[in-house]
Amino acid sequence: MDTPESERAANLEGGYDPEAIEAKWQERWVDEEVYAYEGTEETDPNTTYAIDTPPPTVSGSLHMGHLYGHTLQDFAARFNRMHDGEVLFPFGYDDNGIASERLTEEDLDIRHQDYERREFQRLCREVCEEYENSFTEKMQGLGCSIDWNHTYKTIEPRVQRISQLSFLDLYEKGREYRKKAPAIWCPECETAISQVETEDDERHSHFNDVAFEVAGEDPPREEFVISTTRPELIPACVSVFVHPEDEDNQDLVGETARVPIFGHEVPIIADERVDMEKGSGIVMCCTFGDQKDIEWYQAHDLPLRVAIDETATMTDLAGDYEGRSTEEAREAIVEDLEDAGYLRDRREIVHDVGVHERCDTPVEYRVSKQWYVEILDHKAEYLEAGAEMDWYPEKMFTRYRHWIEGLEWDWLISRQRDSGIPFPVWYCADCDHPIMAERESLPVDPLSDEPPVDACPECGSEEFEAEEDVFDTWATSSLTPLINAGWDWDAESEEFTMDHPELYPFDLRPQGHDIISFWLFHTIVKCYEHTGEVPFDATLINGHVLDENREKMSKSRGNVVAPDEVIDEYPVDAIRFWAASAAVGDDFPYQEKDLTAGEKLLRKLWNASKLIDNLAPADPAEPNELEAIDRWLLAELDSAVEDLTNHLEEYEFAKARNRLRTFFWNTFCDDYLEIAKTREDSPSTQYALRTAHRTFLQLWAPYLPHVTEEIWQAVYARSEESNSDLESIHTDDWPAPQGYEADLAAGETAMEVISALRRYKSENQLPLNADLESVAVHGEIDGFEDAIRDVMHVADLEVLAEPPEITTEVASIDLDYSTLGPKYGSKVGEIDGGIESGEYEIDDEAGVLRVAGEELAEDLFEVELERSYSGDGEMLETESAVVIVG
RNA sequence: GGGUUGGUGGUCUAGUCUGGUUAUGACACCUCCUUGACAUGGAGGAGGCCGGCAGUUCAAAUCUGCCCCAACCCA
Repeated sequence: MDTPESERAANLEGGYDPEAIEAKWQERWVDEEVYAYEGTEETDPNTTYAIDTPPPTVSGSLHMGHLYGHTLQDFAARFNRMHDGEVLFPFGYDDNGIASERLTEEDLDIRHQDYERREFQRLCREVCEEYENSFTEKMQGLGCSIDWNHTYKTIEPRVQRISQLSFLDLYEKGREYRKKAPAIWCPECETAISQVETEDDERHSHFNDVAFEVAGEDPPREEFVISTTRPELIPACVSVFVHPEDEDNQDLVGETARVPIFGHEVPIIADERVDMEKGSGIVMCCTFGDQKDIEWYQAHDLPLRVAIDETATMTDLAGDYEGRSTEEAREAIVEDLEDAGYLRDRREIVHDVGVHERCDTPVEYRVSKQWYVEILDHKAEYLEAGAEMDWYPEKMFTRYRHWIEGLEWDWLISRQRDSGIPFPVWYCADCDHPIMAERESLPVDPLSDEPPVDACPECGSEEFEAEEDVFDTWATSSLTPLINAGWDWDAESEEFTMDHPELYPFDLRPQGHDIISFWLFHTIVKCYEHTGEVPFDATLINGHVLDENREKMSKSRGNVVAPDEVIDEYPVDAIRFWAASAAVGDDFPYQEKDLTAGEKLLRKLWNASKLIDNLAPADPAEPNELEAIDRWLLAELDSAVEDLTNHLEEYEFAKARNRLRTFFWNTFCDDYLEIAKTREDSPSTQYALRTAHRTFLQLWAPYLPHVTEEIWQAVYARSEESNSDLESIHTDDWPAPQGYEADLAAGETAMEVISALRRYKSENQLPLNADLESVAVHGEIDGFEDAIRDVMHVADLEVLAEPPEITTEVASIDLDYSTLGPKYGSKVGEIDGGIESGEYEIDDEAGVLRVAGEELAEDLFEVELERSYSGDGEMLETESAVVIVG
């Protein structure tokens, strides 16, 4: 009977079969908890690398952004796990908030209004759980080195406790307040929302020119016209504004206007916030049409006329229109204005409307009592905190700075929703004094739990009202560093503690560039206020994956590429190799053909490993002395290791990837392996081969975790035989330079000679293993003669002490412009001209070049000679050698 | 409307901060070749006025200004 693929021991037989092998390792890594974080309080924070990854919103399926973002994080996690020590790569789900409520409503085709609160919450948990399970499965299929024991959901009780602790702490620090003020309101979701939750959307609408009569005994004129896109707000009109420099309309200032149809009278006021360019330059101010109306309401102490309620239904202030939706009222009012002769013009326009990002409903502005976190007074601190972090790429800091500089509102954190984390607050029924829950009893739900006091400390009343609001999503998701570090209140010592203080501040915060302004910002605000520290040493901003035409993927465009489909087609390792191709922070397109480069690399690595396995024993002893060619390879390897380590420490994944690929493919496979084939009996070569191979596997491991693990287990790991715990390559040590010294120049020259001989064979249509009678080389190839002879099948290799008999003539003269320029300035043009026209003289005796009346010293120019060889055989030239093939 | 970032062979990209005359690599294309692993491999080749215009400079993909295009953020 066949052994199931998943249980087959690793070996190098046959071709590489990613489909079976990748699934096998993903399963074992999870089963054997290879990536479990094992640090404790005692662990040195300097050798602990902790990532705080923003938990994905539970809103559906895995997209390319998740794949790309997590792959980048995984590069960092895997490199640091090998290089530094303990790594925490946690995972969370953001299943708390409006997004998950809407998901539930859509999934079950229900409305939250039709359910009792607890019942709806239960449904949310169920729906989210299903989505989370399938998401987890897909994440594990990406092979990320996440510690699956270290996960959280933002709705779980532990996180609820942390959220409520955070609320109480900020309240005690005087950083939170409750205030009745205008706030952005979503009539569909029936909750206040914050500014960052709105976005602009283009909508078709009409501009309506409406006549207002001027009231009073002796008006300067009969009427004036205002333009509005929202006639349904006319009953809410509280004043009319004119710009103070608007000469045409100055006569109106100080007069009173009569609102058409509704008949109430409002003052006409001068204010420089009026946009004179728009319409007639006269505008009405309502409760509330836009943000400017709010500013006017505050600046001029205007009354409130609330004509639209929380469900976008007209109130009794709208008279006959009461009970209609804003849409219906708009049409009806326009008709009635026309009938009454007030409508002067009506034209179609397209304009931007603020809508709620979760449901695309145009938002309203409503006065309501809400909780705020005060942030405007600490802008300088938050800017300073952001500047303390390392930004990768650095330029992304600008976005953060501009965001903070442009802040105009404190952070509204209360939401009138069902499923969320409740505010741990009750209010005195008589005097409205807030009663905070006690820290020990958190999490609490004021709707079902009792307040911690029997009587109001202010007025003695014994009646309390529970706060019904829940926290804004970001009030919780801004706490992820504290959640991951196990932040809590210790009642005995009366201070905040962390289960894992060694993790905080976190080493890395990865995220897309679109959420710098709210998610990252809010996280810094919260953690900074709680701990007085910046929560992250560094932040890594990933770009977006675009479609093959460089356009943003979106459902409406239908150009979304689902990661599942890509993973079905291509090895995860190949996808990872592609993901490493873009500079961090840059958007880049997904093109299927780019994945073939990764596939080819996997095959190359596999095949090279097979060859090495045939050429040398797995663990050869180190010889006393290495031969030149082998020492050369290991010295080059040292330098690659050093470069790679530097790149990875700087999160330069693309640079590291390209450096490693070039060295592995060109230098190692194309050059060294071919030579090694002819030297398999040499203990020196055997040792170098194996050392390089082990090192390559380790260097590739962060990028190609599956194939390197398979080869590692097949060849080097002992866990298979000893039946002990898995000795994964991913928990092995990152290679360090071994200090090999070699004549790198001679090695380079030798490789040039080999290249030249290959080209010679290729051009003469000879097989590469064709024998060459005799070859003479003039150039520094000390110690590499045998290598050249063997790999190129040269019968007789001669190293010439003197250049071969050649006649030379000057082909060109290269000038060293970087020294020539500063020295001769504008004379350079003449010098160039002199050389071009042949009006120059080379004085070999003095070692100078005379041109354009100047004498250029030896180090300023280089004479390129055209060599022609008149002896036997054919001459081949390389950068630093001359080769004669006999 | 304001700001940020980017525009390099057919495609993707390195190089731009720190200016130096031969602009990197991959994919695709063309020609040739069975090196003891890999033909899904190897050796070669063709393909670029570095978005446009002006300026600074002996010298500009690189610095400056303006313009065009795209993405993102903010109005």
